[in-house]
Amino acid sequence: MERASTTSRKRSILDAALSCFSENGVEGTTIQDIQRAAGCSVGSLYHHFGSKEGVAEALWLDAIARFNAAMLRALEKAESGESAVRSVVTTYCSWTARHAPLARFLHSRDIEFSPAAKESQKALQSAYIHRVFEIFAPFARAGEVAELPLHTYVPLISGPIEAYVRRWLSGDAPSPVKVQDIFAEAAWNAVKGPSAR
Amino acid sequence: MERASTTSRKRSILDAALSCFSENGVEGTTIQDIQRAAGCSVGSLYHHFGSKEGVAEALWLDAIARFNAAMLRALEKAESGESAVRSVVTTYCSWTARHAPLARFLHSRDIEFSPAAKESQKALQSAYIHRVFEIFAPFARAGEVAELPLHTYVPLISGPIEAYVRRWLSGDAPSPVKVQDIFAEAAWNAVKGPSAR
DNA sequence: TTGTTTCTAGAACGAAATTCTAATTAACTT
DNA sequence: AAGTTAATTAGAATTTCGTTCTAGAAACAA
Repeated sequence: MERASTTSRKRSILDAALSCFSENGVEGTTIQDIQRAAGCSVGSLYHHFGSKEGVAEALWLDAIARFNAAMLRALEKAESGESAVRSVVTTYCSWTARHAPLARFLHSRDIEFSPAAKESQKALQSAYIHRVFEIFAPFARAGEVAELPLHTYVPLISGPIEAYVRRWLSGDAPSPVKVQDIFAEAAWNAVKGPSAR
Repeated sequence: MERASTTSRKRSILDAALSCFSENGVEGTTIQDIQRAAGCSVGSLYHHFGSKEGVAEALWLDAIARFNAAMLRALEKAESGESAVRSVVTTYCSWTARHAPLARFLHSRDIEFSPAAKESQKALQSAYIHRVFEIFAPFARAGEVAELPLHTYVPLISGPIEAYVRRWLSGDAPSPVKVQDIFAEAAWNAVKGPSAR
């Protein structure tokens, strides 16, 4: 297992990296920037993360894990297909608003993942998606949610709010909380099934 | 005005850059790669584009301009709100399929725009959006398209298909032509107005 | 203690972006 | 046509920045 000092050093590097990245983008920040902001040496940074990409990847995986956890916490409370679908949209909005810099980093995705990181990412996402479908399965079986090609659900439900949030993050649209009901409504309309019309 | 030889040299650099970027990503390609592929010198490249970022930005703007032009050509043929909305989705699909490398580059957005490029980009987009709303205005006035907050139309219509295409481009979903009708339907449902229900 | 592993430091290195100066080419005057 | 100017190209020189390397400190186990 990992020393306590190691955990906190890693955390401080990730936090420093996030603040540098938000300031100047990934390309725009140097190892020195991160290292100075975290108050550690170059050697320490490389010892823990291997490369600048490595830092970005770790931050990305960390952010996704946190987002997924928040989403699942919300979804597990849902008692109908409709409330689950609406919850995806509203949780997306509120998480993004509460973690704007992280969300901005996730959206910017100016990262080219190493094969190893791609693996971790796929593993993370497929476990998450699996759990999400588990939650939705009973509502789908009851006909409350429509039967559609597998890969269309996520885009249909989250696509619009994601696109909107991207605009908001780059300063081109007002806060998503003001329009979240419109998007929740649209999401539900897009996937509601025969027994819910 | 620009010399003919200049225009073609720029073009050859942009084409070379696109092929290098698709091959190895933006980070992964060096100035030398581009320069060799384009058959020009370092000096020439810097003379025309100022930096590697500058090349990426120019390519991005060029791609967006081409996409916008294709979309407007399609929209100008539409004779109803419904056909216009559906056309956004299907044109998005077909353009993306026909220009996969460009589309992949546009989606990867591992580019950090310089302030100047951000300006050009905003100018381009706002002229485009302005024209799009001009096309939709008569249908909106007739109540065929619903009245919604200004910034929600584009995400509601294009968000889902964009999200789907992103998955397709990264190899996680089958070709969009197979599902474009589902997304066209959803788009129209999301924005159709009182007189169209 | 003493050996062992993990972690930290920062100088040294090398690759790649960028700058700079000189040469070349095209366009325009007169 | 010769001369003048501006645009373009070339490639060597420089700089910046990511990464590697070696030595030493700190935590831990025996």
